[in-house]
Amino acid sequence: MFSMLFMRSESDVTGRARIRNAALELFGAEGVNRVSVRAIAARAGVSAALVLHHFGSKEGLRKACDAYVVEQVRGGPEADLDDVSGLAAMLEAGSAVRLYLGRAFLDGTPEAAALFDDIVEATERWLEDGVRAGWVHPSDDPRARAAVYVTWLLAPLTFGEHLARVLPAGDLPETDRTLRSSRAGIEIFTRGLFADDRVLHAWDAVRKERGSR
Amino acid sequence: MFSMLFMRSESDVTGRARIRNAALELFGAEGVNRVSVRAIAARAGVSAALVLHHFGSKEGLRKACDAYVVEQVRGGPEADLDDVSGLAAMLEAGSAVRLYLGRAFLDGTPEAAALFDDIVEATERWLEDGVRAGWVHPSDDPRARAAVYVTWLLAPLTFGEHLARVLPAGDLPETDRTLRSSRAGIEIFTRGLFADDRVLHAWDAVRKERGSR
DNA sequence: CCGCATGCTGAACAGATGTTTAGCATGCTG
DNA sequence: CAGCATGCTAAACATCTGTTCAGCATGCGG
Repeated sequence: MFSMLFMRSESDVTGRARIRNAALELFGAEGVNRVSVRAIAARAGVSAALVLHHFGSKEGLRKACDAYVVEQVRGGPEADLDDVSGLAAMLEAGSAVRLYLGRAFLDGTPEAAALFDDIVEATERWLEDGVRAGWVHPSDDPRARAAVYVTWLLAPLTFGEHLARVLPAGDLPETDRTLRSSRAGIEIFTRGLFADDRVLHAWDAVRKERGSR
Repeated sequence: MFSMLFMRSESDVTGRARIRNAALELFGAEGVNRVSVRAIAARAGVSAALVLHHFGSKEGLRKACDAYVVEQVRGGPEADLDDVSGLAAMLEAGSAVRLYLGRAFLDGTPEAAALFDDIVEATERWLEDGVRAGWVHPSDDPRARAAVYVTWLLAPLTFGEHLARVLPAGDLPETDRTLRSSRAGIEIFTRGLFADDRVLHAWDAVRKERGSR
């Protein structure tokens, strides 16, 4: 009775959003199937039944998280397409959203798949513009390059745990850690990695051998 | 003595290994926690109890899979360090092993983490050699570059599902699909992506702004 | 032949999980 | 005030989970 009033006044957010945020954090950190409805409820400071009361089922909660995250990513500065727009917004989003998105791509939810496709599409156009404007090198396979590029932007997101371990940043905040690896990535994008065509030729040799048998 | 060894290897084909292979496929395809012991047993054509009889627990099974996969990846042509060695072996390994490895890196198992660290270490040395030999560009942050490079090699592995959807390969076998995206990656590594330093400078601007506040 | 290890099974168990149900308190509306 | 919707809960439920247990068949060594 009085405890209810107290809890309510303690939270300046509605119950629904509190639950969704708790789910977002836990899903992103642990993965959807490793998190129980009761754990989410406990983190949100409510009962497990209320979670289901609001979202119908755990699957409903997951879809709500998906929708929220996709909205966060898509709802960014849409006109700002001369930058990576969507992805940039994503990387600017909160850590919880970022982690959740990384998991979502791996869990293969339909919403995440659609988002991935859209990002690839936008990236391909963005790279095309760059090629026309002269600040992006042309490619032998623009579509594949765009797709690979997107997976590479996503990679530090899903392998963040390993990057953090391999690139100790002391007590620097997480953003600085991200900056270090992103800087290394941009360096590769700008200068290239291999100084000659040796590896490219080696690849062609493999392709030829495979094609012949 | 001999008979025991013989029988063991024979039973490896029939029993233990059949279970391990079934677990490997299911773990790789679905993720460890989404797969039940009973599902593994069903796929291997045995009872659930036998799975536990052989591996003690589900965790024991997972560790056996980890050990097997790590052995597969590490056991490649070790002397052949002038190539990407470990990673090359991994990419040559069977599809099930590859998928499992991708999951393992995400599930954060200690074995996978150690393997990741080793791969980064070997890659950094390999890139150093390349720089000395002149066929790799020097870097401002060799360690970060090696780490990012490894995550990029791993990315198509974990995002394979999305790549397949975005890069339809008709009825071509999976290896050809892999070849298409790897070719695009090597192209970036060889020619670079950005034709000028614009993005690199933009990054430095961001860093500066962040550092100032 | 006996004994016994080995590979294997069905049945059962304890715990966790998602979900449902019945109901309480509050606050708004007629 | 009565009535009703809302936000919320505890408890029970059914199912699924990993795991254990008692026992069956087979084959080998004594």
